[in-house]
Amino acid sequence: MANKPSIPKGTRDFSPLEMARRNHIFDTIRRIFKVHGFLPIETPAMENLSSLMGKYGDEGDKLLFKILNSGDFKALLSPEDLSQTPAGKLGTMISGKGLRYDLTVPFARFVVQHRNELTFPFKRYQIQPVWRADRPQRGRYREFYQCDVDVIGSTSLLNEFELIQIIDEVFTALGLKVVIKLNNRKVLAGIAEVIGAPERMTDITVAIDKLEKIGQEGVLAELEQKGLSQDSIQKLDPLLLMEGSTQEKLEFLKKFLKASEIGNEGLSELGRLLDYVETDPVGADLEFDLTLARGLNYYTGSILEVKSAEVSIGSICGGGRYDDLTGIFGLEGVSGVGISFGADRIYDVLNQLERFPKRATLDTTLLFVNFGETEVKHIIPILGSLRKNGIATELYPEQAKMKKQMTYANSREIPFVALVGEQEIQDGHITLKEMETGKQERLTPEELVERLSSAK
RNA sequence: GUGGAUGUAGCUCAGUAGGUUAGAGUGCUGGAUUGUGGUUCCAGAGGUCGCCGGUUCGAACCCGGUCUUCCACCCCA
Repeated sequence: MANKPSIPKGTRDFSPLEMARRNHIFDTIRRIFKVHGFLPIETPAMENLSSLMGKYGDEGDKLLFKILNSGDFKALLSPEDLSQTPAGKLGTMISGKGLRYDLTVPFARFVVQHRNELTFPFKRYQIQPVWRADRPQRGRYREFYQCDVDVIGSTSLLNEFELIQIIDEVFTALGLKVVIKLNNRKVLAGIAEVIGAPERMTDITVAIDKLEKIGQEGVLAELEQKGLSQDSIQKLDPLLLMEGSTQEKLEFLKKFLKASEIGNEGLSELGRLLDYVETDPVGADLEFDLTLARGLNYYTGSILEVKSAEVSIGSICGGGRYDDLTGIFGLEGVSGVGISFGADRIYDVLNQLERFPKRATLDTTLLFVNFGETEVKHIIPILGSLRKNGIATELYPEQAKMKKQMTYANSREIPFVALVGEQEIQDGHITLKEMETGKQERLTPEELVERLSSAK
């Protein structure tokens, strides 16, 4: 043992306590996905690199984990390749597979590949880890879980509405206060059009996205640096100063985007979506946020993002509509919309607020003390009947000192201990000790099942 | 990918003008208490001071590199 064992940067082990808490999150999310009629799928951890590359922008390509080809990958490279190709490119030449970066792109691949077996609109959920070669920080890991729900094969805004309801239900169930931010890519496209730079939508939205952080002047400076014309920048300026309620902002944009067909379409979608929400208002704060852009470049319509109202950790859920995603895999004209919950960040938020249910850790209900072979043999059938009745029961595997066995029960937070020694065997009873109060009672095996069924 | 911090017992942390056997609390093991845990008392085990190298008679402490974790940027769940 020369070196202590370790795990790769940005990955984590999970203890039983952490697992109980993580499962609380997954179970809550899964339950709500199910009652909305979504169906589960899973896809492989690795995908062909060709399925992944170019789907997340240049930045995303850099963050993909690539899997080295087996065999003599050196033979794939000529001497010129080795000396002239940049190191980043070289990776893709000796690698044909990569770890998935999100669940949406593999889902699009799945839909195209299985299109004949699926019934559309197809509503699926998927809870699996994804990997990104990012530099780790708080709330940012290299391996983390996403919980995705998507509807594909329907353009109805009812789907967006349902996703908003799901978000609200999940965070209500988890006891978190959140802000849901809403925007529409068509509005952003309209803005780029109106200010005379339709080709620069990405640069413009990325800059606007930083409004809160770097301010109005910062945004304008960044756009100037990116080579946007003075004329366009001047036209954009009033938009950055826009204030007021969601309704007021939409009114303002209506005038601003008057000349843009796509912009109007975006506004209309936003308006209709908000109308749906009004029929059954959500508990969370729902606001229109022009500065919401979202990096993934396949979004084309509604985009949304959820942030904790109590802890600053980045977004804990996000998503949007994508009209062209399956087109990349050869299936045109299928629109989808979906969101992704970041389970690890939700965990961090709940942890920081100490808002996990108290008994999320409780597993074993009853421990039998081990007094020796004779007693053990007498106990074994009783263990069976307790477990058949759904009572989580353990027998201490060693004939250790009483104190040691009691300490075990105590540190495991097992609420009941059963004592069966010589006396108990003789009169057919079990001594049950309730750890919290220290009270003891003598029960028959049937009474024990009865007693613990009501206590668990 | 760029810049900046961090790393001492299982855990939380003390410990520098570089100088004998590196400390505390908590946890762990044993005993007081051979069928009764959480409180108390006593005793004990546990550290190549992240790793590698350098300076020095001598390094936990100074210097360089490396890894980890964290912070800012970038981006994002």
